[in-house]
Amino acid sequence: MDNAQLLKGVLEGCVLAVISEGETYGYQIISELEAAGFEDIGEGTLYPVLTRLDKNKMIQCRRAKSPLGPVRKYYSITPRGEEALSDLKARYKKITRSAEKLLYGEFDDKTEE
Amino acid sequence: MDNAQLLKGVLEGCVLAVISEGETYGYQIISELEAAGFEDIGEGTLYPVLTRLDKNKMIQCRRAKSPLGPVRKYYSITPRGEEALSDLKARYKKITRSAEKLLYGEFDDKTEE
DNA sequence: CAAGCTACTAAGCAATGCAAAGTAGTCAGG
DNA sequence: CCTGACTACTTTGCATTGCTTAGTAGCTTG
Repeated sequence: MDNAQLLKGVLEGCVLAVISEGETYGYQIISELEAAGFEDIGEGTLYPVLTRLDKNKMIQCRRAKSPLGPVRKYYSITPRGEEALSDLKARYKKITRSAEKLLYGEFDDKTEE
Repeated sequence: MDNAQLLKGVLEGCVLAVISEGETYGYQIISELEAAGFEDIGEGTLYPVLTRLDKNKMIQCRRAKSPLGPVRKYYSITPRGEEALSDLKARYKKITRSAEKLLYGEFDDKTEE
């Protein structure tokens, strides 16, 4: 099962979405992604995403001690990140609509716009 | 706007879906994709997809003269392609559900299964 | 001090969409 | 006949991004 390709781009958006709901850190993001239904999102997958988002000023970082374990890096979303997120939401919606039209047939149930 | 990443994997599935509705050829597939809402699907994007699907025995090919222009390659889906398509549909649905949960919030409107 | 958990880092790979350029057939206009 | 426009497919090479694997390091417990 190769879901890797289907995740491209969306994963980054989902990470951004999780962070937009409140300051959080890597390990917790992974468990939220899995709670939402994503499987096998490893650390080697997530952390590069965080690094990239940080580098692109979509999120910002703050170090803080953890009650158990090494220092955590807490991330929060920036204004720029929120823009990017809402932009991505729109594009994702458009693409999934087109795809669903072709994949599942022409359902117009989704015209909630 | 970089929709390229969001298309990964789905595009291939959509092409397969188009072909599954009846024998067709490259140029026409492009216009069907655009009719469904995909923008700027160029030839350099589509034809490699067709080549790959053919190589993996998802589709089969037949050459036939065109009333206007060079020879066309008409593709039709194989049993194996249909399997792959229905598998992809299921995986795509699962992923988009998870993504939508995170991106747009927890709508349960989509429990039509 | 070793084991095991938490937490982040880093190197390298593979898949796929895309841009750009090319080949070729048909047909209309001059 | 030649040129340009349109149809139709091919090829090369690149960038992005998720994934695998391995590694570093702090903390707690026995």
